[in-house]
Amino acid sequence: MEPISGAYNPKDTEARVYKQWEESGYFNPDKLAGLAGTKPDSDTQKKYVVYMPLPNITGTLHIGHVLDNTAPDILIRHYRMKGFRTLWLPGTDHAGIATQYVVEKQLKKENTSRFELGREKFTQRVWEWKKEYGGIIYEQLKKLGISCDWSRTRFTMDEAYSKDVLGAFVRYYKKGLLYRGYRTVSWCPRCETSLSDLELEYKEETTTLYYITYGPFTLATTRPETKFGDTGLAVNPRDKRYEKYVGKEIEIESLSTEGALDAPSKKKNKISVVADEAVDVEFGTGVVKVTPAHDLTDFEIGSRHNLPLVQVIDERGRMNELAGKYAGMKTSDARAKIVEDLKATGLLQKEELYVHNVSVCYRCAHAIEPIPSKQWFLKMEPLAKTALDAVKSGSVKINPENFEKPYTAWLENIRDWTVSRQIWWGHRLPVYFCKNKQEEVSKSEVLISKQAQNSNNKIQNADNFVVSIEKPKECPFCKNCEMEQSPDVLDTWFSSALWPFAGLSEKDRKNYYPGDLVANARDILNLWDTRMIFSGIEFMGAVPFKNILVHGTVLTKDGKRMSKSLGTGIDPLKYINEYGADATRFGVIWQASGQDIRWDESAVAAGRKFLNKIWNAGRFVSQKIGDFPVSAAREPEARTEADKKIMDSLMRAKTSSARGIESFEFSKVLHELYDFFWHDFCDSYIESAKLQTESNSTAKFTVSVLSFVFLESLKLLHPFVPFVTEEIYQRLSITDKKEFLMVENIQENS
RNA sequence: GCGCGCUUAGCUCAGUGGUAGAGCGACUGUUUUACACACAGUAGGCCGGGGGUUCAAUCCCCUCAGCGCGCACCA
Repeated sequence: MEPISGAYNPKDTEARVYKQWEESGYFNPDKLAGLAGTKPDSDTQKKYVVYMPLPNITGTLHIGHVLDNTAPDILIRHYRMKGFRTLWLPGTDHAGIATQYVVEKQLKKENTSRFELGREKFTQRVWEWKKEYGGIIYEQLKKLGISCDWSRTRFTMDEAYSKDVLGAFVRYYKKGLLYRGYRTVSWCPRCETSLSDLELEYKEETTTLYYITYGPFTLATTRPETKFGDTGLAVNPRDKRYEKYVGKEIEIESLSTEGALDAPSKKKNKISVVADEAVDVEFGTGVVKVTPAHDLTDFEIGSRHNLPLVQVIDERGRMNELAGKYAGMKTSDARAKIVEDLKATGLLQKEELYVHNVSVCYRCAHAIEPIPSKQWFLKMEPLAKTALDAVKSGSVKINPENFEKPYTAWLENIRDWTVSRQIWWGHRLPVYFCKNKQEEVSKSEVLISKQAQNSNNKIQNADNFVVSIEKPKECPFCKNCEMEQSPDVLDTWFSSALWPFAGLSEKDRKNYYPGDLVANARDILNLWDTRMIFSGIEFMGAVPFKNILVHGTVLTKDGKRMSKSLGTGIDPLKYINEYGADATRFGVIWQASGQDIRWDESAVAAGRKFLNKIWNAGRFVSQKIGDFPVSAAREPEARTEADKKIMDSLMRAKTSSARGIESFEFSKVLHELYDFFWHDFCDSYIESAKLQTESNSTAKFTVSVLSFVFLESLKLLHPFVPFVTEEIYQRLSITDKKEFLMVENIQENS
């Protein structure tokens, strides 16, 4: 082995060392059996299992991944050295909408579209894209030095994984938890798909609030173009002003959809007035027009009061035939025209500027258009309850604790989950329709009341479809058609919710489920963690992990959220190339106290300096060892005051480090180890050792203390800066070495 | 509107009921050989404002302000 000399070169070292680790097989827990002095018995050897937060196949390494992965890697490396069989399970997410969007953009450049290609060719195209680019993220993650078991890598659309996804769907259906309903859902007119609540983002916008005459009332609305879909008016039950109208049908004059576009006219019609708590007395005039088809709150009001649902906007965000002469116009154009016509007919009283939040698609940022459509919903109440109990009982701990509040708040006020999406890339629903039996949207389906949703009764009336993993051989309805599979696919989160077990083979589930930890930023706490918990309980009968580690978010130096489009992102690859992965890991953990991080590059530079320090200490130690070869295993005798002091500090560092890592205080531990190594060991003990080795009487003992403390320091530092410590370890000429520092054992202090 | 978090040295942040620490930066020495990506040292802070509890508060309580985030509203 080469001696430790010259300057440390992270680039060459990291690539070479990572390859050695991978080839050793020690990332695989099965190969760790019996290592580190434990018995090769899968029942008695302790395990530590971490599930990687699935990166999207469209993703490239960003700073969030560094945090997501470095923290668990510290734990994995720590427990591995403690003799645990550690499994760090990697995988990627097919990321339905995101991936479809990327490939569609590519097609656009080629002047074609998914519609031209057709479904089969399009999905084939996505698979090709995945083959080419879907693995990039793995290569980037490897550069971080994370010790995942790559032999177990899974993709959410792998055959085995898909089978579990469809199986879950069928099982939920059979249990009566999945139902099909015609309801108003959040819809992205650009992606032409439904979205769940958690896939929405909000953007502040200044719009106009229009005050319109409605019979005896004046009401305020920002969306006059939806007025043709109004099927009621609502007031608050405690609002004395309007008491006398509640429950009545009143006659109003409103804009007519008939006649010529350039000749606005009015017509008379009747509309009923209902009282509902959802109406805010203070807002506008306290009277609301209820448009169940184009507003989520209105849909609920409508359901409570049996108001009909009239759809006037279509899937592409245009007015439909019920809008009469306005049909075909985009909603924004229709709004302008309708406002003009309201003015012309004297129905518009006044306009006010109004600032509010509009929901936009999380993927393409297009404004959301609520529209009614047939979707599949997962009944959340019973599932949410299990997830809630899991945290309340302590079987899953959220770290830090204050994230329990948003977790429970979300679960306690949960709506049923829209799990179907109208895109092509994803798990196609295991639902088969009879081709001959047309379904009609019946009124009873339209008005699924809140009570019905929450009851335990099965809601779906499967009179023209079959839910089954395999395509039925014969249609049970008409007996002679080739059944047609539903064109919808599942929400991506439906499949990633199954990750802790669907990512494991049958055999592995026995050995490695449930696991110990997931680590992620707070933004996917409800999107993902919650759903993994209830899915694990539902399908495996046990919570999937004991701890959720919520780490801070990395912000720009001025405290802004990072954004790709603004170019304010922080590229970890830049740091890995410039300073090395160890320095990058150091820089991130150094700053990651738990609060959000305003990114400071100087911490990475500090990391590089620290690595250099370790390297040079290694040079010194190895020079001294040259004179007196020593054993790695034996604890030396401390003879001088300096010896005793450093041995003492080491013991304290060991205790504190183990305790800190196991309670997720990585930053604190790193600061302590830094302090111990730099100041106690280098500044103080090495200086003493220089003097002590000058005399023949103390030289030999000093070298044994020196090398022992150094070696122990490498072990302590290894989880944080694995490459440099491994490299030095391998070059150190001491006896009783293990094959890798990675599988050295940390002895507990006696 | 409700909730959570933050406000400490020029910058990024730790921290403790007894008048404050780190990294980076600045300044002054030192090329003392493991390391100048270093060593030895120095300067720099009414610990956001106000009030309270206490013998004592940066740390506990109340309140105000600013910033960030989540939820709700978004007719």
